Amino acid sequence: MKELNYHPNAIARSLHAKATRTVGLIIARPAEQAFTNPFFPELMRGIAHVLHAQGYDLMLTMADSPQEERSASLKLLRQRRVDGILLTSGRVKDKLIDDLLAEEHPFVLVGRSPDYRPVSWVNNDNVAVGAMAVEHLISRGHRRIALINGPADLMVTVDRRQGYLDALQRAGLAYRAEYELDGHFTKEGGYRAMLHLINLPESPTAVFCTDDAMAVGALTALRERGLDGAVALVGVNDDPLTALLDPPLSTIRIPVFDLGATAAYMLVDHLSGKADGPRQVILPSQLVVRASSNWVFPV
Amino acid sequence: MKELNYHPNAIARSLHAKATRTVGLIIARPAEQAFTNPFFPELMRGIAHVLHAQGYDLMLTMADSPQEERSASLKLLRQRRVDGILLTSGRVKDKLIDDLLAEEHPFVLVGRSPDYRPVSWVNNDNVAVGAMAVEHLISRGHRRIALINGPADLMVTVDRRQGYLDALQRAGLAYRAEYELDGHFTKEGGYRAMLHLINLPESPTAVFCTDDAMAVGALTALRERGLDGAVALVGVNDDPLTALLDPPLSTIRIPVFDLGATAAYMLVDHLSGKADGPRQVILPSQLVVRASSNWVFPV
DNA sequence: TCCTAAAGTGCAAACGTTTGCGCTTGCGTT
DNA sequence: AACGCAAGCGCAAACGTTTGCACTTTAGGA
Repeated sequence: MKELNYHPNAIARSLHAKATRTVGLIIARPAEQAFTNPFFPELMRGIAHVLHAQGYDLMLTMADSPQEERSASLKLLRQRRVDGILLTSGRVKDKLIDDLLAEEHPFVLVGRSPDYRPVSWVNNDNVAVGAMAVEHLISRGHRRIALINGPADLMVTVDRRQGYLDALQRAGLAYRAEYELDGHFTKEGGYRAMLHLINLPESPTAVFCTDDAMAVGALTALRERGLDGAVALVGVNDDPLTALLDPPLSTIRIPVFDLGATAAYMLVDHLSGKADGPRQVILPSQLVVRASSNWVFPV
Repeated sequence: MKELNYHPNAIARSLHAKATRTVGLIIARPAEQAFTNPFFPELMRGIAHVLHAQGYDLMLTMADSPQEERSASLKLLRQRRVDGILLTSGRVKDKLIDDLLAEEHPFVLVGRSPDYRPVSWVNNDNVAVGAMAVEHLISRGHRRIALINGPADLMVTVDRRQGYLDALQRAGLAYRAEYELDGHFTKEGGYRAMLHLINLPESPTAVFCTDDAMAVGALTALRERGLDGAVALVGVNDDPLTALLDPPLSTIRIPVFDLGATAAYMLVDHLSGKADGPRQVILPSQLVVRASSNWVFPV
C-alpha cells in the first residue's frame, strides 16, 4: 500500500457499508449567540474528543432557526451524509423530534425532551440548577428575587424556571410575574432585562440569570446606574472570564464537556448496535459562590 | 419524488462525482486552548456562514499537536472525505504544507505561510498589529515596553514580534531580551509571564500581550500584586468580555469573522475551478483604546 | 403522407470499495 | 502416494448515483 501510495476511498467504502462513520452536530441558535457563549465550544470539545477516539468524523451544521435546524438535520440524514445526529436544543414542542422518530434516524439530544417520548438525551439537572441558585440567594437574606431567563420554548428555560419557583415556594416567598423576564440568553438581553427590573417601583435585591452572558449584561446595567454591588447576581455556566469581572460572578458550574462527551458516547453506542434502547442521563451541577452574591441582604 | 419519499444518496453521488461538496476544517491547538479563546468560534462562524451559502458541508477535526494536524488532514484528503481543507495555524516551518502541495490537495490557510511558497492564505496584518499596539503605548509616554507573545513556531507570533521590534526601533528604543516572554496564548501563560516581568530589577511600565487571553492573565497577576492600573496593557482580538474587566482592556480588533469567510470563499472558488492560482489576502485591524492603556506615563 | 427534428425512454458503464464464491496451490497427515 | 484442509487468488455482484448512447415516440412542416 505504501509503495503505490494507496489510500482506500472512504466514499466508496461508505457506499458499500451503508454507513459513513460520520456524526452530524446541529448548532441551532443564531450563530452570533451560539459562539459568543462558551457553552457551545465547550460542548463541541467533549463531542469531538469522544468521536475522535471512536474513529468517527464530525460534520458541523449551524442553523439560525428551528426551521433551518429541522431541514438541515433531515437533509443530512436522508441523504445519508451522516449516520446519526446530535441535537443541542431541547425544545418544548419539537416537530423535528417527531420526524426523526418517524423516520427512525438515530439521534441523541443534549438537553431533555418532553418526558413522554422515547428519546435518548443527556442533560444537567436544570431544575436543581434553578433551585440551587435561588436557595443560595434566599440563604443570604434576599426575599425579592428576580429571574432573567432564556427563550420560553427551550426546555432548559422551563426547567430552570421550575427550580426558581420550587425554591420560592419552599421558602414561602410569593411569585411575582413582574420579576420574570426573557433575556434571550444574550448579554444585550440581560442588559435590557436588568434595566427594566431597576425601574420597577419595588425592584429586586437579587437576580438569578440563567446564563452567564445575561448576568454579564445585567452587571453592565447595574454598573451604569451605580448599583453594582447593591443587587446580588447569580449566573449559570461558569464562563472562565466571569470570575475576573468586578465583582466576580457567582454561578452554577455545568459539566458541559461531559455533557458533550456523554451524548457522543450514547450516539456511537447506538450506531454500533451496542445500545438496547433510548437512555437518559442526568449530570450534576455545582454552585460556585463569588462576590456578586456572597453578602447578606440587610433585613 | 415526494410520493415515494425519495432522497438522493449523497454518498453515491459523491462517488460518481469524485467530489463530496464537503470542506474540512482543522483546528490545530490543544483543545482547551482552542475553545477558551473566542477566536476559533468566531472564525468558524465566518466559515460556516459562507460554506452554507455555497452549499458545502463542513467537517470539523480537532488536532492537539502539529503531528496530529498533519495526519488528520492528510487522512481526510487522501481518503477523499473532503474536497479541500482550511488550516488555522500558519507555522514557520510546516511540513504539512509541503505535503499538501506535493499531493496537490486544495487548501487555504488562515494566517500566512512563509512567503516563498505558492499558497493561498488570508491573514490580518500582524506586523501592523504589533506596531499599532506598541506605537500607542509609546505615544502614552512608555519607554519600557514588554512583549508577552505566543509560541515561537507560529507565524502570527513572528509577525507581531516584528511589529513590536519595528515600533521600538522607529522610536529609538532599545530592544531588551528580558522583556520578551512566551505566554503560550493562554491566560495562565500570561499570568506567569507577567509575574516574571514584575520581579525584574527594572520592570516594564507597559506590556503588549499578543492575545486577550494572555492580557487577562497578566491583569490577574497585576491585580494580585496591587499593580493594576500601574502597568499599561494592550491585548489583541477584542474578546467581548474583556471590555467589561476592571480596567477595561485596550486591544486590537481583528476581523475574525471576515478572516473565516474569506478563507472559505477562496477555497470554494478554487474547488469550483473559478480560481486562477494561489491568492493572498490581508485584512486590516483596528486599535481599540480603553482604560488599561489610556493614561500617560509620567516622565 | 412522409420526412426531420425534438423530446422522451431504457440500458449499460463507471465511480472504488467489500464480500462471497469457486478455484488453485501448498502443506501436513495417514 | 493419496487425501484433506487451510490459505491464497481472481472474479462477479452489489452499494446508488450520473452520464452517454441508442432507440423510440411525438409533433410539426413540407
